[in-house]
Formats: sequence, structure tokens, C-alpha cells
Amino acid sequence: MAPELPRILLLPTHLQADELRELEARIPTLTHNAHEAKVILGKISRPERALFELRRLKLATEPVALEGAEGDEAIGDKRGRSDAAEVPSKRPRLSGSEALRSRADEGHVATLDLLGGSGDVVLVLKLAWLLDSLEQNVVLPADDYLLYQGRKISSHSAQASNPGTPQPRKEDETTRSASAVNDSPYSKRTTRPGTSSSTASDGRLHSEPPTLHRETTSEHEVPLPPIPDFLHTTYSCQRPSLVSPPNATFIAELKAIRTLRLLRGDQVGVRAYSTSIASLAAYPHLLQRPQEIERLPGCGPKIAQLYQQWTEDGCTDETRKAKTDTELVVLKTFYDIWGVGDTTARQFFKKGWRDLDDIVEYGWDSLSRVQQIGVKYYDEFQLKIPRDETETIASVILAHARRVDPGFQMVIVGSYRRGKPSSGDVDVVLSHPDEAQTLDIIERLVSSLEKSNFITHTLSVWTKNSERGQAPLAWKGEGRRAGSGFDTLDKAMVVWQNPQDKGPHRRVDIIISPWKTAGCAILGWSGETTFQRDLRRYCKVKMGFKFDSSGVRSRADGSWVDLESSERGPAPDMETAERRVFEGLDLEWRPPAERCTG
DNA sequence: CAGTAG
DNA sequence: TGGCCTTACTG
DNA sequence: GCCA
Repeated sequence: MAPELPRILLLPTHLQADELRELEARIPTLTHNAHEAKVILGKISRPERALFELRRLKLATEPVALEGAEGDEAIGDKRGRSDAAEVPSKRPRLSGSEALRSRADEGHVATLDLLGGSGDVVLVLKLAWLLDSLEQNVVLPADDYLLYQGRKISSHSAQASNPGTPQPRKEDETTRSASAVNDSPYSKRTTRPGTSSSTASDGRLHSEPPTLHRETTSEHEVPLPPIPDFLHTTYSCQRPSLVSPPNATFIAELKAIRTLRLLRGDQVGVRAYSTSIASLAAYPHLLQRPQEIERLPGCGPKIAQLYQQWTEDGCTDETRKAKTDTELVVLKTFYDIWGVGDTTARQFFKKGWRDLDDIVEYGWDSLSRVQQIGVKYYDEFQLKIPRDETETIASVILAHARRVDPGFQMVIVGSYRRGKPSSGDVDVVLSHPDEAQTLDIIERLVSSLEKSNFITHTLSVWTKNSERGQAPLAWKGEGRRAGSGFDTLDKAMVVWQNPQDKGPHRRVDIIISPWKTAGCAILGWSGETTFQRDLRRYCKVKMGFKFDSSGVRSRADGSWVDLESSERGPAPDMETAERRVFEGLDLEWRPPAERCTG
């Protein structure tokens, strides 16, 4: 009794001719017409490949709500390092238990209805679905095999895809950013330009009608999805960029290339790839073809070409070759040591060192103090820090600050504030409405946390530039008064371990800001690198300002520009201050979760 | 001074 | 074709 | 590598 199968089209991709024939023989409901197939099967494993196949079949679809399967690959976790010969400088080995979390059981709720359901929905599944179903003699749920789910559209209905996400509420002054994580900020902006155009007071507001370039290339009438108006800017601080964009897997490939460029010393390449990554991270549609890419800012023919190669081959030449290039693999290992950058990584390699044991054995004494710490805790620093632990660490820091004065306030910044489920390190910004309280607190705080054995090592302390380092600010101008304290912020970069449970050592940054620039401080510490870079560039080019986390200045005369106080006085809290900075910079408010530029 | 950090 | 974010700290 |  064969299971009752839906109409199936079998893709020939990656199948030998005889394999193909044999499989086809086992499918009673086989069709060769893509339009009547309910299920498309193939020996493929990525949603992008699925789209590529649909294109080849000339089957136009729009995506149906489906949180894309993320290609969240851990970096290199195969470190076959010998435990033999632990050098005097012992590098503690982690006790067993490595992968505590199994991926892939994120609770698949909805079982897809294969037989019933609206007739115009087509599923692209992995071939394994068929094999498993036949083996077990039942039609298995498609969930675990699903690569793509789309609704067939006739070539003339170019409906903008809105994959059924709930309409999010408007952000207003009082909304807290944390809740934004669950939203789908795309949906409110993917509506056609014109209907919901942003209120960006950017001057060069792009409220043009949906004039899509006439990209009616030789190709068929399937129109490219509209470019959201916010993607006409080259500044990533002017648009939402979410944590898990639809094209995350392709972005991951570009990030891999970026890392390779870094290791090779190609800094310009790093810049360029960062720009394209940030642009793609803001693109709310799953890519369908290379032409879409070239329309995006920071993306040109090269990136489009890489995309094509990647959809067809599953990876690019550059990453494929790198995988077997020992030099690059070793460089990456070295680069991951805290305190070792790409230049030093190459130097280590040139000395003939090939793994961490070589460094310990042959070069220990040549390492800087922080590099020694980086090597010693190499494994532990690679571990991600879950959100609840970040909160625990932060609350200890705040408690110690409040022991000095109860008026201290704190915002956890960094990737935590962006809503990531785990972080590489912990960043917190502390401030106090009374400026006298933030003056020399950093050293007292650090020593207090050292005495309580939370801080095991202090990597560096940026101490009191405010007082001593006023000279370096060539941004002279008489506007700056002595002791006003808005030079580069005081901060401490430390190694942390809970003295009670003795968990892994963690990297923690504690930043102190005077109240009047606390908005800039949390803004400067919450976005990803490209967001920051573009924010500074935007301030320079568009505003004639010089932004940094310790304040905004006029480039004309170097005078401090206060964007954080209103007529009603200083901001009541740091988040409000941050909103005022956005306003003062003529930027639309961007919740931290939308600052994920990759 | 070069190198590194966020 | 030049420019691409910023700057103090460390050794 | 892309943009002004």
C-alpha cells in the first residue's frame, strides 16, 4: 500500500541518469510539468538553490511565510589540538560537554499540509523526504525537509510579497527596544514606496513612485521585487538591518570572503565587502537573480557575479580554495586570539608557527601580556555568552557602581542590545545624572570588582582622558571648557569570571559616560561596525559633525554640539538621550535590533 | 611607531 | 581617481 | 569593490 503522494516533480540536479530513472519509477504521481506539481524534489540542500531551480523551471512564485533556515555555521570547531605537553603556562582545557545545544530542534509547530491546501502553493523539498516517506510507507510531514515554500503567481500579477507577517505597531517614544526583536520590521517598510514612505527628514527623501528601473532584461516578465526606498542610501544608519535577513546564507558566504581578505591583508577589500554585506542585510526579499543585487548600494557586478556562482556551485572559488589552504586556516586560528590582529597573525605564521602549541612553546615570551591572556583563554573566549549570563554580569557591575552611589544607571549595549541570543563579550555603559559621580569611577569600580574576584585580569583601562588628554583634541575651538569631560570615554576591558560557579572566563567591557553624552555613548556602542562607520561618515558628510561615542562636535569650529538636552533640561534616561541624538542628527529612530549590519 | 580594540 | 570611521592605549 |  503505497502512501498517497501529491503531484511531484523531480529535479535532475546532481542525479546520475540511472539514479534519476530509478527514482522516477518509484513516484506514481510524477509530473514533468512544474505548474501542476505540488511538491518539487531535488538532491539539493539550500533555499537559494531551490529558488534557482524554480527560476530554471520558469515557475514564478512569491514566498509564503517561512522563517528561512539559517545557515548558522559555527566557525572552525575541529581543533585537533594535542593535549600533550602542556607548557608551564597552562591553558586550561574545557571539560567535556561541548555542544550543549543541538540545533534543529527549534520546535516546528505547523505541519505543512501536503495534500489539501490551496492549490497554488508549491513546496520544494529535499529528496530525503521521498526516500524516508517511501521507506516508512507514510507521507511524512514536510517540515524537516522544506527548502522553500511559494505561491505560484501568474506572470502578470506582480503582487508585492508580504509573507503574512503581522502588521507591527508603530514605534513611539515610549516603546522599549527589546520588544522589537520579535517584530518583523520589514513588513512595515516593504510596502510599496509611496504608501508608507518613511518620514526620513533626510532632505533627499526618496518618495519616487515605484519606478523600478526598466530591468525587463531579456528575461521573462517576472518583475524584480521593488527596492525599498531606504535602500537608496549608502548609509546603513538610515535603514533597518535585522539579525536574520532573508539572504543570511549568501551573506555568510560574503562574510567568509571578507575574513579571507582580512587575513590576506586586503583592507580595502574588507571595507568593500562590509558595505555590500550591510546592503544585503537590509534587503527584505529573498534574492531571485543576480540583477537584483546590482541595484543595491555598495553592490556591483562583482557581488552579483559571486551570487551567481554561489547559487550554481554552492560556494565561491575564493572560499573553496581557502578551505584547503593551510596558511589561511592557520591565520584564522591566530587571528582569533584576543590581542592578535591580522598583521601579527601573519608574523606568527612567518615564524613557522602552525598552531597554538607552537606559540606557547616557541614564542611565549615574545607575546604581549594581553596576548598571553588571549592564548590562555583561547577556548573560553570562543564560547558564546547567553543572554541571562550577560544580565547577571551586568547586574553585578551595576550593584558595585551603586555601592558607590545609588544614582548610577546602566544600559547593556553591544550585541546583547541588538537582541542576539548570545554574545561574544559583554558591554555595558554606566552613567550618572550627577556629572561628578562619573569622574573617576572607572578605577574604583574595577578595583572593587577585582577585590570581589569577578575581574580576574584587566586588559586595559582608558583612564581619565577627560582631564589629562584635552590637548590631543585638535578640535580646539574655545568652546570646550576644562574638565567638561567629553573626550574619549573612560572604559575598562577586563576578563571576568564568576567566583562562585567558576564558569568560563568572559570578556567584559565597562564604559563610563558623563550624563550629557550618555545618548551618544549607547548609540556608539550598540550598532555593528558598519553601522558605526556609516554613522560617522553620515555625520561628517551630511551634517558637518564629528561623531564619536563621547559626543558630537561641529567640524567647523570644533565646538561641542549638545543634542541630548532639550529646553526641559537633560534627558531623563539614557535611551531617551539616544533618541534625541537620532533626532538631532536628522535620522529616523532605529531600534538596536535594526542595527545589525553584519 | 605599528598594531589593536570596539 | 582618490577615498573609504575613529582615536587612545600598549609595547 | 564601489562611489562621488
